[in-house]
Amino acid sequence: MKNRLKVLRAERNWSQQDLADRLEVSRQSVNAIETGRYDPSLPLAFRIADVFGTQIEDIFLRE
Amino acid sequence: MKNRLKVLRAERNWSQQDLADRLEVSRQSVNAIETGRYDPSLPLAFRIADVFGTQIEDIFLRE
DNA sequence: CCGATTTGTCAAGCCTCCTTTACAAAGTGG
DNA sequence: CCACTTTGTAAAGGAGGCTTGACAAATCGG
Repeated sequence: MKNRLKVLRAERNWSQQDLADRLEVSRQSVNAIETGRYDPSLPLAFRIADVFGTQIEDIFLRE
Repeated sequence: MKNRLKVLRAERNWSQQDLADRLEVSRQSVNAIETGRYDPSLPLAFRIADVFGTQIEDIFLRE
């Protein structure tokens, strides 16, 4: 499952740590999701969508 | 995390087994999600949205 | 009322998500 | 060039998602 985290983060000039802080997860989790090592849980996917002010479907892509 | 699975299933007159077959998961998984024992993984949430022809946000509700 | 279907739940086991600690490589700014 | 920040990755452990098999309670249709 691909995602647009890196781009969304870059648009805001946030480090992985910045995003992790906003999501209240570890930096390693952000990195793992961003590099595709695993998908977030559904609750975390909702928090990610919230942080970027968009929908889950606009960040995570079926495929 | 609440969800509208039971209603969506009722609208289509599907049993939990019918839905499980369409999602390619066990009936117990459908039941556990429906009764709120746990949330689906993100990939499964996408499949659920696909089966009902809607968005994840229209099925699963924050809180 | 009876048989069949549907739903709820439990247990054991495996795999995924997320954590902390830790280290190295790569990039950034004086 | 040198310190500092950022990113990638690893290992070990706890919590959660999903499986199969099983059983009982509830509901449905004749």
